[in-house]
Amino acid sequence: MVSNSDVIAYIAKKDEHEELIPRTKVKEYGNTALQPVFFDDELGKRLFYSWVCRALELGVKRISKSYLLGGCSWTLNEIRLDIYTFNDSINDRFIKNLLEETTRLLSQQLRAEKVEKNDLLQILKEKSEVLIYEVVKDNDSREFMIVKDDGNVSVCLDTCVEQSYDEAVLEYVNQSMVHWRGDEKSFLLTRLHIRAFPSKKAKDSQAELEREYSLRDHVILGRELDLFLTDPSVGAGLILWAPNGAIVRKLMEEFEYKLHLRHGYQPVVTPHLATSELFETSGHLSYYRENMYVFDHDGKTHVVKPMNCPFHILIFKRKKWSYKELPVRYFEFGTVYRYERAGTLHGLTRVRGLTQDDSHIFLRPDQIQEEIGRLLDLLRLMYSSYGINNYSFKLSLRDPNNQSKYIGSAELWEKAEKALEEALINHGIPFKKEYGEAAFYGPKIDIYLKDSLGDRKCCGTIQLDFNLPERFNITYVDQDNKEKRVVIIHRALIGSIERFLGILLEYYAGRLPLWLAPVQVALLPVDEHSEEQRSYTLRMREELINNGIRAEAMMEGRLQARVREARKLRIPLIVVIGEKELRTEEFEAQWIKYGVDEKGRYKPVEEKITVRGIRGLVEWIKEEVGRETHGIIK
RNA sequence: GCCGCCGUAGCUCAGCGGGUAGAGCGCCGGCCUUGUAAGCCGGAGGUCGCGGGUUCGAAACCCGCCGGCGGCUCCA
Repeated sequence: MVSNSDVIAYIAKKDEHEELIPRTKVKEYGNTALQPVFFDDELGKRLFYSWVCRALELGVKRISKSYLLGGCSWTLNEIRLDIYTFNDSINDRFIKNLLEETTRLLSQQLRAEKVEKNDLLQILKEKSEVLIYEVVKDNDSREFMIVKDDGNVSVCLDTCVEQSYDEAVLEYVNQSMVHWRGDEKSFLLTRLHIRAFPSKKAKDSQAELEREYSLRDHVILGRELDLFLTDPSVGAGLILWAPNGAIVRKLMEEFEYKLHLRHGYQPVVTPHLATSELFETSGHLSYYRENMYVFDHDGKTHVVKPMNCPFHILIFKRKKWSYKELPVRYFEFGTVYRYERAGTLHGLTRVRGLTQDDSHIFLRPDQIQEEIGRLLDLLRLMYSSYGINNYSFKLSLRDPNNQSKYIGSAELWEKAEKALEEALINHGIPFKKEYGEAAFYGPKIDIYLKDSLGDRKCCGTIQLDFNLPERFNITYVDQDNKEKRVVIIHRALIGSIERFLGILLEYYAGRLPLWLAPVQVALLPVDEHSEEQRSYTLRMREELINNGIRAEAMMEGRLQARVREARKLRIPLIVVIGEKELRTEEFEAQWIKYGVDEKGRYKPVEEKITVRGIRGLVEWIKEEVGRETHGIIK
């Protein structure tokens, strides 16, 4: 692919080896095939940002010898420079000087060099860089790359390639405070958020991308499409669903409900409250209390449910089960409430009241592998109906150094962790292992989706649990007539309607597929004053609605203005009804779908479809909806 | 929860070294034979997030609370 993005470095391929080489040393590799690394590539950003971090750190030291470096990191959009300023506050002049100094350093030919860990620690000690000293000390590497300037040193913990830029653009964004090493009890560092580009051109194309992001912001889209709102008198993180949003939710529920019934699940319905006894048995009150809403009534403590599992377990427990009857799969759109700290809330993607597509599967240990396989298949089917294909898997395991966070024996945990890992491997699914990410009752497979800014958000989750079956003492009768312990799989495929819909809106820039659109068809008479056209439009609307299609007649005002309005509301089908259509009963609908241009920017795809009569339109829509949902919704 | 920023009409925002509110869109009314992304004219609409303080006087300054955004942390 041809890119006009800035070149950061080159990759030289020699035999099997790949080596990163600086632009300035290209000549030394005369005959070797060189592959450029662009700023637009993930690797390019990493190399560039990492180098700018070095220059920033050295820039800080040039301005103030008394500030301590606390490290420099980056996201896809910005660099964060952490410094400890003692009691100083950062003023505008410091920032201006820092950016000038750093820009100057970037234009110089700074050298990177290798040092042994012990030598580096010695240098840092001499320079009194006590924070960086700690970081290096705790790092397992034996060698580090450092950049020196004016007797100061900046340590690179990432891939280090020498660079220089005559036209680099640095921009101050804002500042915030962060705790040293993310520890809330620790002291605060000043974090400067800085954006950096190798050239003005790169900066401009970034600005364009950002316009695109704001276009996809699900909070803004929620307002524009009139889907949901919040109100301080209800409380933060509690969503009010307006009719359009309620329709989308209901569609998601209907779709999943039908899909689950087809896949061997049975519906259950459970209350939102329980006495604390239930959640004491489950262990939630010991391990999850800080997230729970707890209140007293009639001298008894009650809780608003933060999870559905204990309820499903009680339903399962109502009778004795034969080994032949397992697995039993209970399914519920369970609305749960969790106290999430105020600063973490955001739109639909992080809320306090959420509805999970929750299921608990009760099975024999020998059925685990197969069931996880079925779940992974179901997950793929479901996501593809939503048009989502880019998701990744994470295996969340317990923190081996902090066992007190979890219930159950180490033996059970090992068994559970191994079972999940094997299921993923057997299914050929790539995944990442992470320690300390498990639920308190068991390890899990988490499914991550990217939001419009590229941040990963956990949606689906498949959790294996040997612990709650013990706490609730649930068993089945095996072939040998002995009672055996069941295993529970907790799972939510889209996770929660709220978060998933938030991500869906960003993914589609608000242009949901036909089957999910709150209004599917806009009917527009050409002449708002023509009685004939008006009454035909209304009749058409009625007939569509009677066929389960969500149609709206837009009658008032100029046609062009109404077309614009229908487009703004992201209505997928726009049908204009004029004299010609009344005469021929042949309709043309403008079908507008989500699409992207070559740069990944939202660009609707338009198609004209022609149908005979109202019947023809009804059939066309039903067919398309059936196609999108794999025949689940017709 | 912690740190920083922010909160003016339904929406987007202007006004803010103190003298008690403005625009565009939307909404309502009227006019125009109106074929695929904004016709024209008029009108209504605001305890300036809430509570307290300073002041002769606060949307503006100070304090507290609520809510939002960006980080930290946490998570579906």
